[in-house]
Amino acid sequence: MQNRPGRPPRITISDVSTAAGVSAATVSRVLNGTAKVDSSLVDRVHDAVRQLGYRPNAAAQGLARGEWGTIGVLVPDLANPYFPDILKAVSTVARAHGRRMMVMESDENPAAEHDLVEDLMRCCDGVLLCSPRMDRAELVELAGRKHPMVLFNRVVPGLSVPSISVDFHGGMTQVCGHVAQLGHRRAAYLSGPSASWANAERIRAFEGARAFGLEVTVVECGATSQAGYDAASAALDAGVTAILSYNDLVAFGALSRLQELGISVPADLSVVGFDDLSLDRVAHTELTTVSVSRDNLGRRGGEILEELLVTGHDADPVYLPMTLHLRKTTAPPPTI
Amino acid sequence: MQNRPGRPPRITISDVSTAAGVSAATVSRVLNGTAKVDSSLVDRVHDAVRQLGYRPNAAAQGLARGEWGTIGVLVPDLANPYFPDILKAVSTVARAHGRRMMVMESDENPAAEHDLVEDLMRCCDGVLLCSPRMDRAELVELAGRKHPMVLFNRVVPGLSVPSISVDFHGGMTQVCGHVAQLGHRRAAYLSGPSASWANAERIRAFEGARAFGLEVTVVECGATSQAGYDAASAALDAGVTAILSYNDLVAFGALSRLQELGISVPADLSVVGFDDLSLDRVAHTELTTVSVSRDNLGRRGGEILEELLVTGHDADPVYLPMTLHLRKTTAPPPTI
DNA sequence: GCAATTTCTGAAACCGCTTTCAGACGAGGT
DNA sequence: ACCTCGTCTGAAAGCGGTTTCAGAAATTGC
Repeated sequence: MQNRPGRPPRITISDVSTAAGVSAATVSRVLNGTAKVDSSLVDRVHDAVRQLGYRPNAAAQGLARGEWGTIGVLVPDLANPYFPDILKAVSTVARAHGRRMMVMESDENPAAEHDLVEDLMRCCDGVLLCSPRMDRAELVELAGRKHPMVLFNRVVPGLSVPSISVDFHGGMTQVCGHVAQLGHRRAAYLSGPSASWANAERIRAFEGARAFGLEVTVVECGATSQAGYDAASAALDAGVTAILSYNDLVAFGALSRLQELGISVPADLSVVGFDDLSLDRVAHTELTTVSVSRDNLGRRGGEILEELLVTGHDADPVYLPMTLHLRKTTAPPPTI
Repeated sequence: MQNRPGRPPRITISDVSTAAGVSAATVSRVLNGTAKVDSSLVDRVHDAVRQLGYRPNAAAQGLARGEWGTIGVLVPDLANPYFPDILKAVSTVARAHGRRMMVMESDENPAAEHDLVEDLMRCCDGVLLCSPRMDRAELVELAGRKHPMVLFNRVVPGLSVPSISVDFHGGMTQVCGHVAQLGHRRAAYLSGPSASWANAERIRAFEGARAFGLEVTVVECGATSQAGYDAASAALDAGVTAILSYNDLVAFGALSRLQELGISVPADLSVVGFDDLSLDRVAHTELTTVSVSRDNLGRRGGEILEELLVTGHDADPVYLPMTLHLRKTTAPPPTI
């Protein structure tokens, strides 16, 4: 913004005001439409702006207005197709309200999150924390900053912060119900990132499943197709007839490994995904999975944050139900 | 930043300075290490900062320093796995130099790009335009703003802007060479977004291929697996023995359709991807494709921008070669 | 022991914009 | 004609930092 050597001189509001023969205040009023200005002056200002190619400096506006016009979003991993879908929706909402979106990624490193959020808070009106992996204490501390903040896919008991989450527990319960009703008694779960609340919620559903005669063994895995591929054999060793997954990527990775092993799905083994990441066209396999509209999710999240910024009021926590999609990778267990 | 009702009062540098019993200038010096300060004062400042929980206001710093500490990146589509990989690398470079990264997405809408870039320029020290779809004139106009800008995967003849691109032409030439040497004479190309320079570069390679006896028919498609799936039949109608694709997603989509049609790959038909998006685990198909390290690409791009910001000098344009990966979806054409 | 430096600190200017405040001006009322 | 009122405009005071500048204090040199 300062004139650096080798860079063209910055055009400021006062350049415009002198060119138009009016005061800077008037230029500001014209550009923001905050007060009625004589139409001849309006024209002169617009002409000067056009001619000089003036663009208001965002930092100066932010400082003067007390708002940056930016919201910040933190995600654990951009490579997970789940998040781009969310980001698109959030960005759309943000732009509709005249704000830009700043994205940061922790790369699944919980230790990195705190600094990133702090940085976001320094330059954003509000922040949206997507599936934060940091521990409860850190989250509480950040919430204590009283900076507008919305929690996305993470519920922290006793912490009163506006939030929107998916009912992962309910989703996985549906999965278990489906599998159990098909007659399965033993299943393996390819577990996601250990610090993930969403993962813990999925796992929590297995307690309820036990009451219905389905025993689920948790197998360490991860969130990628490679992890699913690598963990598939371990899951089989548990002697199960069904494999449940942290997400679709993991499920497809496992399917890939199963095919190599000559295990046919769903005849020999059932496989269930999670999230419905729309990879069926890529994998040409119709995966049984469970999902929620990510577009809706992102939009609602953006709106909650927007409401918080405008009214200062916390919206009620939103908790979205998932839908089960019965497709072609589940069937009754083989009759031995 | 201003104290809004219902929000906690902002803590400013002067709060710190009075608490520590020093001037604001000294606080600034301590925090930025820009000048030697008596160690007792340093301690008092740090104590006050810690106690008050002070964080410098980014907008004020930006205004005073003449730098935002932010770079902006524009991508056409976050859902395309190509870009997250790039963003990760760019972000890493940016943070290593103490800058944050702001991401905007045009959603493959060329008309939206101009405003987005303009917005980025108002709040970023420099911008990285990834595969911009806008036309040449707009790009020239933006370059004329003299705002630090790096072009990524787009070469504009006669426009002197630092840039980094992949040799898509060379990559597709390798693909054609491979296919031609296997004995194919007629192939179809599932074309990407029409406004994409990268797509045009790939197509340009087909002229050279003709000289080697390979005739490539261009079929309108897109950049997604669904598009590939939908366009596959049309490609077959062209009576070809090989299908080349804009990217791997398209190729996998086509493969999915081919399987439905009972066409076996590579026995009946060869299929080649582009980009090596690491979806093999998902698709459990080893796709012949061509690629370049996206991590390296992103990093180099980030470094070029950084150099531009620091020294003001344009780095030489970078042009990275692609590597062919011979896998299992290509073979000689069926001998009729 | 005093002048000449050198070091450190605080006051104040400044970054570019918004917004308050008060003044100028014209219209309307009596 | 004169006064009041409302409307539009410009000067100036912030917003929250950084940086210059000059003065005070501490060194140094002779």
